[in-house]
Amino acid sequence: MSAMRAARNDSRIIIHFDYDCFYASVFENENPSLKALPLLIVVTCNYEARRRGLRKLQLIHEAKKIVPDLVIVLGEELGRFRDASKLLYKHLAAFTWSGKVERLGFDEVFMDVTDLVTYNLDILNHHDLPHSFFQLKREDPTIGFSFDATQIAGHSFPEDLNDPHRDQDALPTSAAMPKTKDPLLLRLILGSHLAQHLRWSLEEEKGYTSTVGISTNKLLCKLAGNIHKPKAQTTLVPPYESSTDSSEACESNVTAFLDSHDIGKIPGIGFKMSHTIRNYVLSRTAEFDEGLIYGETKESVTVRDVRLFPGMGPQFLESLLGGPGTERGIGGKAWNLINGIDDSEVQKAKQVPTQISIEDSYKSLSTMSEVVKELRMLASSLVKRMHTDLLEDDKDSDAASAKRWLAHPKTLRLSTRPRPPINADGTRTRTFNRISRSGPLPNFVFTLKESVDAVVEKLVQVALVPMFRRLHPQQAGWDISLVNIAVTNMVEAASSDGKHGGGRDIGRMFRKQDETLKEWRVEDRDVPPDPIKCASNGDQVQDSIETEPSAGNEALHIVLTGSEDMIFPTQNSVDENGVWEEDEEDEENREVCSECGAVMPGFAMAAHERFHYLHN
DNA sequence: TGGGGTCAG
DNA sequence: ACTTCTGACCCCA
Repeated sequence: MSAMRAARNDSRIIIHFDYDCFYASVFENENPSLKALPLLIVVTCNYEARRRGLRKLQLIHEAKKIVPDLVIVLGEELGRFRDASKLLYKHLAAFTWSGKVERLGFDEVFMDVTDLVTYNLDILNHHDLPHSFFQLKREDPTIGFSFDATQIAGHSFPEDLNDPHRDQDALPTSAAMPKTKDPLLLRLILGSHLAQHLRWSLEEEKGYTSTVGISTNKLLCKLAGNIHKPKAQTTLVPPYESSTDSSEACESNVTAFLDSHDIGKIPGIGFKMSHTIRNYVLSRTAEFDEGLIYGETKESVTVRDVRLFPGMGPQFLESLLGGPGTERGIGGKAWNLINGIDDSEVQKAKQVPTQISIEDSYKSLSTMSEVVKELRMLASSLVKRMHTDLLEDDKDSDAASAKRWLAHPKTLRLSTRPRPPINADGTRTRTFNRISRSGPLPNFVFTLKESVDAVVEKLVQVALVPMFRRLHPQQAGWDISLVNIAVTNMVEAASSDGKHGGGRDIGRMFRKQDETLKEWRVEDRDVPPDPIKCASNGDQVQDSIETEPSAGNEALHIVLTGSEDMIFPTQNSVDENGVWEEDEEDEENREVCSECGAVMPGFAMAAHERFHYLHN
């Protein structure tokens, strides 16, 4: 029987933070006088509200002013929340030694504090636990805080110290008890005091209160934090394992805690999986088709119901949830979650996101001019987001305002959500989901010499519109309810500690980028050395791009010429009426440089754009 | 790598 | 009605 269950690993101490009403707190911190007022922020709004000029994330106070006369519109200010989120995240990250700090959305953070706890456990004076000192810095024993190591800070689960689940003998009772029975309890006690210190610090220094959970993995500490909601913390205390000792059977607190949860409340078991499991346990598949789904679920299925259901186990869950397209080993993973087992690591702080995307939804987009207009808006937001998120001050450079890219996304993706094409015979329409096309991100988006608008316009014309055409080859007839554009496949640039001549050092840029940006290399050795046709205004610039010095091949040099003054071509674009201006001669493998209007074979475009990038 | 899916806040 | 917008990860071909 016990062979079925995967072993629990409780060697870590994890803290989960959830900032209390984060969005409202951001406003309060920007304007402290709001703290005295009841504050409500509308997070979303329907199309009618939008039609009347309302936007999401508006203060209700302002929204009220708007509705009567439809005047004020609050801008797209997701940025302030993102900024606040990053600020708090960095504040917390500064406390860690391992760097294991992971943000989940704007208002949640996981921290793995195992190393701090272990260190402080080692230096603990077991003869005077009530007067302990938590050392925050390994190198400086004076930085830290005093605490009572015989007590959990804040709430615990189970709350009641006389709870039968609580192993009283495990309590570290000061000098009388030389050794604690359960080392996990002491580790959690240390974790709870560290968590409390971090909460205080967050409130004192940043003005944000938070709700926190402390346990041994991400799943448990996230759920434990929910027990006491605003401005509080909860530690899930041992025993974490059930004991079947002859003397006294004792149920695991983990099991007792998890069992009461609805199966869909377990992080990692989402909408689809919880419905599949629920349907099975309730054996009421039919009624869900009758339309009861969308109301509150009639009968809740708890973790306990699932865990104890006859035949339930990892193998069964695999057969229930598994299948083509599903995550491999999903059964075992789900079973682990149900048993409070979650070995997923707290990710280390990431310097750059793996993706940046912008999207908006619409009642209906059915003409090219509408689409192009929206693509412009979205692309503009995207480019600005790239600037704020991927650009940092270049400390290597003398220029005061010099910037450098932290990462170069390689791929551009356009997604849409087509409205179900109305079927002729029945009302039957298939599900709402997105379709997408992606391709290389043109390098000119990294230009800093041109205005954002100019870059955006080029991006729309040379990349986004053609992509849209691939996505919706029909000339008309489509009806789009959502458009998303994203940059992905980030390639991080080398860190700036190289401390050389700065970004002006072309050679260094080449070396650095050659390591990562393989697609920028001229790879095709059969590239004809004949000069690329390129419109020119006379002052020609030359540059060479060398390939990797590989396998006895001499470096390939291509001479490129170009001009910055050319207007990019309008072919393959869309006119004011949204009508395609087809250049139906369209040679498949010829491309037009958006920078200078040069026409050249597709394979040469990457090198050509690189040329512009370096010389802009 | 491109296209699609699930999950989460 | 499973919303909105964003991001991370996983699967398959």
